[in-house]
Amino acid sequence: MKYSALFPKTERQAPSGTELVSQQLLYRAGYIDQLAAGVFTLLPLGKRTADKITQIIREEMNAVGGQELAMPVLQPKELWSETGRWESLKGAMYQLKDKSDKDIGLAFTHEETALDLIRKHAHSYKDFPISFYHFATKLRDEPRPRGGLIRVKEFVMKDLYSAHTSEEDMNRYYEIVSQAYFQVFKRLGLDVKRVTASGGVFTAVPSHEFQVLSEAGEDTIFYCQKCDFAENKEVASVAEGDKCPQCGGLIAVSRGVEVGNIFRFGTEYSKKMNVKFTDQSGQEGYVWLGSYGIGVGRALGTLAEIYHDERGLSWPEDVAPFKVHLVSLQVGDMKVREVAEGLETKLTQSGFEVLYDDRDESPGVKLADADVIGIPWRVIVSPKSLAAGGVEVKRRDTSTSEVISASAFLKKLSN
RNA sequence: CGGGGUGUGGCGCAGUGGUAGCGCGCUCGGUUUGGGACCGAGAGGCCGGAGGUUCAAAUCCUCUCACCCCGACCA
Repeated sequence: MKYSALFPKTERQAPSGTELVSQQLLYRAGYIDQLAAGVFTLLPLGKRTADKITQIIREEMNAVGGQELAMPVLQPKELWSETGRWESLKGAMYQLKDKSDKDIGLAFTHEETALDLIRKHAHSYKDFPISFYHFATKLRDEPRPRGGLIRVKEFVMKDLYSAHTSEEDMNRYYEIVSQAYFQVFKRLGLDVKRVTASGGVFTAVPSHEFQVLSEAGEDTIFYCQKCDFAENKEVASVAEGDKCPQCGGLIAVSRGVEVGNIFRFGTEYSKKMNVKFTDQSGQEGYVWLGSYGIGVGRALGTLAEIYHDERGLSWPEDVAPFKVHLVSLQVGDMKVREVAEGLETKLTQSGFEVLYDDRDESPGVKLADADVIGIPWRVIVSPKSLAAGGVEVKRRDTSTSEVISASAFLKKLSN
């Protein structure tokens, strides 16, 4: 990809009213654009990054047997009335009428849809357990969106639903997905704590949140400095400075961003929606439901909040929109152009994603743009580097660089 | 929903009653080229919207809309 063709270019200043660094940098580097309060466009760079996040989540959900599907955003009122949530979510859920005066709800979440699928298509204990997920837009009429991508009205969420014939099996799978979540966040480069929380209006059974400790977060987390004990303030049984009930360690407090959550609905909604199966003995039982979410955009914003320095973004390699930022200085120099274009071709052919800044701009502009955009590997081709025997290679997250041959760089990347 | 704040060229801002300006960015010409270059010439704004006061409103008054922050809420 040539940077000269990329839409849009960087901005030198963030709009007034942006408070979080993540929002400022994502805007300045051209990853996001804000359309309204809590409503954002993912620009090409942002979309690429979100796709990297999505793919990691997809692989880990597939690894625990999740099957990807796609459930609708347009949903009839009748479905929501079955669980009573048409009423209870009033004001939070987008509820509108179509032209024939029919009530339509826009996807707030998909438990109802998932259970409807299960009751229509699974009837025997042999059909269970079931695990499926999708990446879908959720719409929530938030009273107060805030913090850039942290709290928004429209966002893509990965939500997985699992259905079981017993509580034990639901609990077993709940822990499996929980482990998969740790794996997802590890791959994303997010250090998370699994935090005990209330089920909210979702369910009375305690749920768990995956929280990244950060001042950008909206939640308050009490956690043990020694072990994995952690509770959300809303259900906390401890306070700052207390002894950890698990290990006796010291309890600390921090703000946190909830990047994922897992719920056990049990049979609560399957009873309301009459979602049953027949067991070995011919007896009917209600289906046990689990539900597991990860917000893609929120994860993106949280990553930006963590991975940056004073010059700009600095992505972990696995989520970066491109692997290599190739910068040519002195584009008028034929040799420079030749080497840069040759390297772009070779890298692309070898399967590495390259952003090639081919513009006729001053070195300062091009290097500063590369800093803001935050791609992990930077390669500079210039008369100077060529005189020194090749191209200058530098990682975004270090200050040291080396001049090596183009082929040596290719080899280095492949390791 | 309560409280606070902000709306003026693409972005950041100045402008307290006399008909709108600065920086950056943008366009053209030239000179430059290893950390956001320089010179010259340009383009671009019914000052969020509506109503009112006044000879005259970006500026004063009323209403309204949007956005941001704190809180409530957070599924």
